[in-house]
Amino acid sequence: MLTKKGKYGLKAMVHLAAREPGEPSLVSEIAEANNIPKKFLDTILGELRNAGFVNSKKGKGGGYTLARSAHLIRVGHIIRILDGPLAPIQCASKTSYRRCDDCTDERHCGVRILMLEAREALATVLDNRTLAEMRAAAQDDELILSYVI
Amino acid sequence: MLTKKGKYGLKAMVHLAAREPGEPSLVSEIAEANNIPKKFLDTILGELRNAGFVNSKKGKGGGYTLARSAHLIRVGHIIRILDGPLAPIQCASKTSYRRCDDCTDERHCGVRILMLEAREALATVLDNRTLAEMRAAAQDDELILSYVI
DNA sequence: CCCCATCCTCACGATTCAATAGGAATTGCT
DNA sequence: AGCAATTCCTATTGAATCGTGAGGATGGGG
Ligand code: FES
Ligand code: FES
Repeated sequence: MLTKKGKYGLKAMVHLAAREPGEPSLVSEIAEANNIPKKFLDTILGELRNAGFVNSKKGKGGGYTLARSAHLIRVGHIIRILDGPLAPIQCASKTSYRRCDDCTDERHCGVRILMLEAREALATVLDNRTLAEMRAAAQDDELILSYVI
Repeated sequence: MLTKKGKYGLKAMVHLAAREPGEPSLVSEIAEANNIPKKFLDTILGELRNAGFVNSKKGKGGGYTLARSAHLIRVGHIIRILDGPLAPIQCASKTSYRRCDDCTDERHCGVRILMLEAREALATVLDNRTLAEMRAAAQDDELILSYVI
């Protein structure tokens, strides 16, 4: 599940990607534009900053900007920071693997094999889409149709 | 995330699929073999029974059996019963759609478009794998290698 | 009638999620 | 220096969900 934290974070990143690079956006501005509780977004952007996805500047004229070009930011990375590993189960995660206590033979565990496949499918989508592509898809009407059909 | 409920349920179903059709398995037997808390598995199998995936028989000689052949049971369906919709976010779900309160224009929402894709990828994997295939993959060594590589 | 095993409902502690509160720190402007 | 704007930090709260356990009701087999 994508939590609200992840959802809000993604929306905020899209918002930032829509800006001229270097033009900072205020938290309050992003919050209002996307119907996100301001204080909540505050902490979310803090995490994104600690993770190096955005830069921030305090005081008057401050705000948040993308740390890199939107073409270089993969959506999967953002989600991992905010919501944790993509894999549906820990034993199938590549970035933060952990063994299952209840499974004796991991290599013959049907659940794990299935979830490895699921994780792969998910990662293929999320790690190949960049923030720029995500924003483009949201603006372009034709692209939307191709998804819906 | 696949919860423990989903995981235990899948493991139990695999266990049942390994039986001769018609041979019932006891809850206690499945629980022991897979290191699942018996009482928890009890309720899980109850839900699977209400959903029509397994049949049950009380009393001596009773237990659980698959309601249909393992070839006809899709893994995605089991997960949906136990853990809810596959889609990472409600507005991207086909089986239990719900609108997002905070998004004004759903058709131009980048998050939703992305998650539609993610849901599709996940469903392609989980709705095409049957219980029988899952069990086979767990037994067969060669198949495992092809996944790992 | 007596086992046996499923069935049902409730209840609990722990964890996570979503949001809020309150203020400290930093920057720009005058 | 002083003020206003804005990020930054930490803690707390309330609600929901998760994982599990207790106790007993129900019903079939012999
Ligand atoms: S090893 Fe993780 S589910 Fe079996
Ligand atoms: S419509 Fe659901 S995330 Fe925007």
